[in-house]
Amino acid sequence: MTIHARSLGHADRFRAHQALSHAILPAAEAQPVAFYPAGSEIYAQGEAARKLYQVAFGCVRIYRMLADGRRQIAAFHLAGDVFGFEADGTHHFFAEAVDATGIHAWRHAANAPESQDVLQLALLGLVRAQEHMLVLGRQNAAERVAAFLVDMAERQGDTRSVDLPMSRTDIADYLGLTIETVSRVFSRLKQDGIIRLPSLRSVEMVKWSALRDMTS
Amino acid sequence: MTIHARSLGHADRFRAHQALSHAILPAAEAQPVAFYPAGSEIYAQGEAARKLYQVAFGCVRIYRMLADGRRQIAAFHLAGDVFGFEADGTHHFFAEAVDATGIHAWRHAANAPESQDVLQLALLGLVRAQEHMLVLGRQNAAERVAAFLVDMAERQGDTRSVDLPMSRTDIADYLGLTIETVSRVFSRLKQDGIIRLPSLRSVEMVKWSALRDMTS
DNA sequence: CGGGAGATTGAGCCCCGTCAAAAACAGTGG
DNA sequence: CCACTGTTTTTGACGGGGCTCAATCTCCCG
Repeated sequence: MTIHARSLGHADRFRAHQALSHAILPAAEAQPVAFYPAGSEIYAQGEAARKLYQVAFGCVRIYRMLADGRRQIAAFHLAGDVFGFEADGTHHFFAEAVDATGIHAWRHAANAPESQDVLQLALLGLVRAQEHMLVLGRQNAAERVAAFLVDMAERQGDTRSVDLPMSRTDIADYLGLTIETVSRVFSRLKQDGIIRLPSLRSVEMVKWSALRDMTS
Repeated sequence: MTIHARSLGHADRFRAHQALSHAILPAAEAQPVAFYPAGSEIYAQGEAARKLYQVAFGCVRIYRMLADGRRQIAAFHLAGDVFGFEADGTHHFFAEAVDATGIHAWRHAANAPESQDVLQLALLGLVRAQEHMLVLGRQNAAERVAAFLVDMAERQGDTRSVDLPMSRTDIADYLGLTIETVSRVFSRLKQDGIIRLPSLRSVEMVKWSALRDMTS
C-alpha cells in the first residue's frame, strides 16, 4: 500500500477556511458582537439550535462529557471560525468561551442564500474532525502536542510563535491526555531546544521543522 | 457543571440518517450500482472528488495513514449511508470496500436541488465524527469495543445480534487499539456472559443493557 | 507580601502495546 | 469428505508509556 498523495497542509486548510469565513462575513457583520467572559456558556448540549455563530475575537471550545466527568474537547474555534450548525436542530455538544470572546450570531434560515457556504464550512469541519481522529487514535503524547502546536501556529499564521488562549487542562482534554502528560511534553520540548516558553500562554517554536516532523 | 440534556441516542441518529438517505435515494436509484470486491479502492487520498457515493449493500471504510503505516479508520459506511463529499474538491481520505460492496455514484452538482440534503448528511457526519472523538480520546479498551458494538447494532436495527463485515484489524484501527486488545476484550465480554460469538463475524448480545452501560 | 489557582515535577503502578506462539478458520485441490 | 496451506484470530508473557497520586513551584491579583 502506498500513499497516493499528500494531504492538504493545515496552512492550506486555514486559507480555505479564511476565504469561506470572509465570504459569509458581510451577513454576519450586520449583527452585533455579543461578549462572552472566560468560561461562560454559549450553548449547551440538548439545547435547540437556532443560530450560527462566528468568532470575532477570542476562542471557543466545543466539548462533550462522560457521566463520570471525563471531558473531550472536539474543537477550538478562533477568530473567523463559524460554528453551531446542527443537522437536527439540537446541539449535541457544549460551547464555552475559553477566554474573553466576542461572537456574531444570526438566525440560520434553512434555505438562506448562504447555505452553500454553510455546507462548505460543515465539510471543512468534518475533515478537521476526521483528521483529529488520527491524532487521538494513533499518535503518542509527544506527537499529539506537536500536532496541536503546528495546527495552532498555522491557524494563527505564524510559525515562529503561538499564543495559547487555553489552559493546560483544555489542551489535555483536546488531545486525550492528562495535564501532567501535556506539561511533561512541553518541558521535554523545551529541554530539547525545540520550543521556548516565554510565558505560560505563549510558545516560541525554535525548531519549526522538528515540530512538523513529529506530526508525521 | 451539569449535563443539561442527554444526547440523541445512536438509534435516533440512525433513524434520522435513514430518513435522509431515503430522501435522496430517488436520484441515486437512476444510477447503476457499481460492484467493488472486498479490499478494492473506491477513491484515494489526494484524488479529485467529483462524485457522491451511496452504499447499496456491503460496507466501506474511510481511513487515513501515517507515514510509518499506522492507520486510523474514521468511519464505516453501511447500506444507505452517503459519503464522498468534500469541501475543496479533493479527497482527504481513502475509501475502500470492506467486503463485497455495491455502490451508487453520481456527479455532485454544486448547486443541485439535493444540496440541502447533502448539508444535512454532512452535518450528521460531523456529529458522528465528533462523538467518535470522545471514544478515541477518553474511553478505555472495553468501553470502546462496547461503544462499537452498540453503534453497529443500532445502525443495523437489531439489539440482539450484529454481524460485523470487518476484520478485527479494521475494528482495532477504528477504535485506536491493537487487534490483540480487541480480541482480548471480545474474549472477556464472552467470558462474562455479556456476548456470545457464534462465528468470527457475528456477535450475539446476551446482556444488551450491560453493553449500553459500558458506553456511559 | 500573602493567598490561591494553575502548572510542573516526582514516584509508583497499571493498562495496553509488543513480541511470540498456538489455535481457529477459510480456501483449494485431490 | 479430508488433507494441506495460508490467513486471521486468540492467548500468553513481558515491558513501557502514560495515568494516578502527591508535593512543590510559578504566576497572578489582591
